[in-house]
Amino acid sequence: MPATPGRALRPTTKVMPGQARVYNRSLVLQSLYSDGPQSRADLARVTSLTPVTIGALVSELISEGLAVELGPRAGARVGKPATMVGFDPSAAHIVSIDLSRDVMFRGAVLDLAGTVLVTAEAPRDGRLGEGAAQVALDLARELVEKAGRPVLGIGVGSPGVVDPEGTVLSAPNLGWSGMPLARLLNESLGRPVHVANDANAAALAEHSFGGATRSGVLVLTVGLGVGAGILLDGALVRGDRFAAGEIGHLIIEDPGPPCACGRSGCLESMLSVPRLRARLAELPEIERQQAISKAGTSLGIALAPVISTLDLGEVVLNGPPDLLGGAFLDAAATAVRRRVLPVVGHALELRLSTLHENAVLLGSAVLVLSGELGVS
Amino acid sequence: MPATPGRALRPTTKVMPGQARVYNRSLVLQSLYSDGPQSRADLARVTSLTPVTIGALVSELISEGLAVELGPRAGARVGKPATMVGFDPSAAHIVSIDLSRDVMFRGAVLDLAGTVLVTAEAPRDGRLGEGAAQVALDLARELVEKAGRPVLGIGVGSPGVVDPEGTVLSAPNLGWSGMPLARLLNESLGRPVHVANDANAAALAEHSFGGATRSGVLVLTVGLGVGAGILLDGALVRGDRFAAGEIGHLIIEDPGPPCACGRSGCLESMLSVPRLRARLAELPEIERQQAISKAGTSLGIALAPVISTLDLGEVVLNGPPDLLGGAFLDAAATAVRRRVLPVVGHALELRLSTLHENAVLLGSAVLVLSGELGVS
DNA sequence: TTTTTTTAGTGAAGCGTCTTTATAAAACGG
DNA sequence: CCGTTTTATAAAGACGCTTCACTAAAAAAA
Repeated sequence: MPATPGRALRPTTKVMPGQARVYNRSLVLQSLYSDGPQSRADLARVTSLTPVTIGALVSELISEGLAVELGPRAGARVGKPATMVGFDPSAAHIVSIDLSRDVMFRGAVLDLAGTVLVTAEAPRDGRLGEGAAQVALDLARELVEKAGRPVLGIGVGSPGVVDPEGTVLSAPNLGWSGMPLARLLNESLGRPVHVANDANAAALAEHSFGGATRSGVLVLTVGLGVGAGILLDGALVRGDRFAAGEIGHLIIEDPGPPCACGRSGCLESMLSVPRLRARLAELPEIERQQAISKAGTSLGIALAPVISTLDLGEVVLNGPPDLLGGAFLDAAATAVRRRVLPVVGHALELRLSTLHENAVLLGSAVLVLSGELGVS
Repeated sequence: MPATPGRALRPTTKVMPGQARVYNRSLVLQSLYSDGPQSRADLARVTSLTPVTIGALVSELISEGLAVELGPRAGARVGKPATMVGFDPSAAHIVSIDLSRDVMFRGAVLDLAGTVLVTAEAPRDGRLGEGAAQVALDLARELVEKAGRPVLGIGVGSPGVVDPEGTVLSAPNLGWSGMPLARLLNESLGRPVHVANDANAAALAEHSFGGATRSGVLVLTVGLGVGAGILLDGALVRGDRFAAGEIGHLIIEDPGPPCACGRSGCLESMLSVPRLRARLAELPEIERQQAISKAGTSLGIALAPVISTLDLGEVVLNGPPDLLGGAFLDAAATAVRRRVLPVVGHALELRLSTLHENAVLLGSAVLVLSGELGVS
């Protein structure tokens, strides 16, 4: 017998025995959420639960306000007309906070369908540590007060390494090291709080709102820093030290340009928006396209092993389209396709995000939706 | 955050009250399997089920022969003496088949603890397609007959891309394309059959028998080809086209040595055992160490993005120790640590496998153990 | 028009599995 | 020798799903 004391019992199967009801409930809710209004009979077919069970679950959801009856189905069919049931996106609101920008924290109130209803900003004014946390807290409080419905929860996308309990283990930009952000917000605001890394949140947003449908998706966020989020079968990869996706300081050129991290040739030192813009500004017009292509190729070379190893189906870039679109994207795609197995390269979709700067806000909302309702 | 089900509903994981029982049963079995003999009260504590439930589950397991009572606990304590219950590795046998070697298919009979009891080989004699499948089938049949206990199932590690139903979608070496291997063996032998890619099987073996305990593990198998298996939280990454880990033909040098795949600079063209040995043979003694180091560095450069992106905790190399140990391993480790985030590089364990050529056989057995009993 | 078929939805009874509560057994400690 | 602690099982109850039986309403067929 493999004597491996202390190895945890399989945590992968999230479905616990007593949780069967909860699971089935979220199965129904998920179907209403992503497939739109359906009759109870439709739900029974798609979930392969019995009509009786569906009836009970739906009336529970209706009594909570999460679902509503929408009247008879349009278009005539044989048999008793079905009563359509739909998800009600206005049942509650979500407060979302994006801490990934340097000078301004951004926040929003969203409905359950991810529609942004209210936005707000709060200048950080260079504050670090507790001070920065206070800015985030005040912004969250302001938005909770502005929400016109019960607040389902508060989602936060933070730079740095975030553990599953919502403690920011390390975020140098904000002067945070072991900052218990989720606990802080929860104790002050009395609402469920979910915190994740900003790039990971952006990846969730692509899955739920950006049309990323493959089972293996990598989302690369390029801004002040460079970060990634990986979704396998819709679930975020967390990593051994919760640092999955922290590839900004992966070295891809040796030797390369120096980086703030103390080393050189980091992905961030070559691709981050300020660094890339600065480099381009130094060049004459005609050499810029080439420099952009070169950067794209570097990225492609770095991503190829990841795409190949995980057999990813989709790679999404989120950042300024004027930098990442066109030549950059083409060069990256070419570099990847030259390097990976043809069958993988052919099927791979490599594209820009359509969510732009809302990705982190939307992703933070997904944290709440999936944490509180089991929906995404 | 919560590992949420993907956008699509997954009717496969439908949870009925009856499934809860199965889950709890495997929870108990898993604990007995990996943590060793315990009393019913111990099991109740570790699984957080009630003593009553444990009592019922344990007597079910005992009646099936999977568990046995081992008498009172050694060493006196307060209270009624506990009766120890243990997993019985000899309750059944497993037939394992390794198709990864070129000239010989290897097979074995193992007990449930992974102890190899009988081995057998079957020469393929260059047969391809149906012929090769027939060799595998005959080998499996021979081993099923040699098993001294009921055969729990048949596990197969095959080169190429294998889908979850056990169909080998593509294995050029064996002339297979869409070969329904699991169905074939199941129909002929009447036992449950589980098929997986050979490198993926080797990764499972490292997890269950090789002491790989981190939540993120990559196992690189270097032999005639080069392949990988990635385990996240104990579960294999499958990939969008079931091709996860197929990194043999990832291009890491451009230009590089030509490869059988038609391109050049593939990982396999540089690292596969025959190619590496051939290259070394051409060199004078003094240059060999350097060539080995160079190969290790190339591997490290290719793996660094993967390790960084997934925040892996452990990388295991399986292959000839005379090639992969020493300079190769050191060079790979150095190359990786130079490139990834220091916090990731420090914690990373990069080592050789201790399972050697049994990895695929053991991993195929794990397929059966986890598929049939839910233990690993 | 009337009857049959098809689809939608709900109530009642039953079954499996977990939990709670109660009880018995066996060891230690004062 | 009697309370305390720990182990284990038995009996009763709760929960949630399924099956079976039924009503409801509309199209299709006779």
